[in-house]
Amino acid sequence: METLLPKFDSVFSIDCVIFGFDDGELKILLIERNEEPFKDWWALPGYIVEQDESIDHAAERILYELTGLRDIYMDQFYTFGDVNRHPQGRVITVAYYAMIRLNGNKELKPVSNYVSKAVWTSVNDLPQLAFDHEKIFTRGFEKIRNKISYQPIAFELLPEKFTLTQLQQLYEVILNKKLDKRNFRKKMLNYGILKELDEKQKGVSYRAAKLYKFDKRKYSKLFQKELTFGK
Amino acid sequence: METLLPKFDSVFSIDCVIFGFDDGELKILLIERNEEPFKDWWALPGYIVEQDESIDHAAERILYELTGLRDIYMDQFYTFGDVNRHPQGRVITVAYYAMIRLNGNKELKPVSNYVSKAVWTSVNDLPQLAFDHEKIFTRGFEKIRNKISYQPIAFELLPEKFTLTQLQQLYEVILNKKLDKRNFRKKMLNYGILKELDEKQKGVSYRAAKLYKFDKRKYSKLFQKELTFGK
DNA sequence: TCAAAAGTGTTTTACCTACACCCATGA
DNA sequence: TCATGGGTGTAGGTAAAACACTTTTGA
Repeated sequence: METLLPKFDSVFSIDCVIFGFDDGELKILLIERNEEPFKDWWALPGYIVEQDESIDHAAERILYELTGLRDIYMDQFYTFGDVNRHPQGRVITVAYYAMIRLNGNKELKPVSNYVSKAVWTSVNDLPQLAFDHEKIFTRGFEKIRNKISYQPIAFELLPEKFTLTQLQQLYEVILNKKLDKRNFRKKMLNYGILKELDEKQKGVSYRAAKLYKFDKRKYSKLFQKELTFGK
Repeated sequence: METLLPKFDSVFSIDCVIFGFDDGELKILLIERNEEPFKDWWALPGYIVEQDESIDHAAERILYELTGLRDIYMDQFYTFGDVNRHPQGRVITVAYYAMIRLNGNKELKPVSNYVSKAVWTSVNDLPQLAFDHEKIFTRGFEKIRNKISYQPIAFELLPEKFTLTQLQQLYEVILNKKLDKRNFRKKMLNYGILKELDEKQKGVSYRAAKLYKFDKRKYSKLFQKELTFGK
């Protein structure tokens, strides 16, 4: 390698579309920006990547700093690079998504003061977003809708113990259509990745439903097979 | 927006994994670099994006300059951002893929002199590549292998008129397994996206096969439906 | 006892898989 | 006439889709 070559310096960012499920609603994480540009606007959690960190690592760090959420595994889904997407110049952004379990602990505590707060917002009720974040959200939503059609990833959004009806509702919210109860149950149970528990739902004023757990071991066994075409 | 904010400047690149099918072999486009770093190495066609062009446009331009191929529609599939992937600093790269029809005109004429030549190389016989291009190629290959399993995109690689056997061979090469002839034909014809022609193969020393054309109209009709889960 | 959701089966249809032989053609 | 690939059908299994009523429970 030559030593005479110029050194390149780069500015690019990460944005995160983090899905959660609560109250029968699909939500995403939004932050209120406390910095120009777009100060006081709502936005997806996102920030500039450091020069010496991998983008996957940056995604985790940034999400933590902006929301207090730690150790969230995210997948990259698209890179947005319109010329004018950022008012300060050419800043492309690599978008990540994740689906997480709210687990009751919904209080979000931003560590950094780039943001004034972080909140869960229903995907049906999003405010206007900074930059091209609406476009990023839309594409992220498409991504999980598509993915859930061939991989049962919905468990990541549910509490550890859940009823089949809750699981079905989640599918219905993501796919935006009604599913048949009997067929849905048959299919899900057939996958063999649900463990039926001895427990039942509590605190409901109607017949309590059985609780289920997601069986990670069987899930990985099932989905390490490649998708196949034909024989 | 503030005017006091610093202006960002950015360096990032595009790399292309361009698939072609010829001689029963799946090939990709490689260039020989004529510039440091990695001068005289083989690499995927790729270059630095200009400050004032969208990344999609950059992909097309770069491919044209490096190979002479024009108007190739490409899809982004992943962004590679390891800290040390580029010797001159932090340069992330957005990777694109495309599948194209060789159509006999295999002569590639690079426009730019960043490259000394461009050639089609069998995916089974790749030389060592510059940067992290092997990783990029591998992921691109996975991408089309995966995609072909649920969308019949293989036509893009074949000549306009093709035999079912050619189509099957292509699937076999991409999926890296043998398929059953009867089942393959049944399935393909069932899709209803092939138009049977009145022509037959010529110049073979055995029974000539019927030629087919890909029916774009029916294809779009078929695949504008979303992938669905359940009812 | 009523309201609300839980839970449950069958039939039809479509598609996948496995599998082997005769046919047409040019050399 | 022979070598080479072209072309074809059937049976069995699995999964998807359509469809409606009874059961349990707490209020």
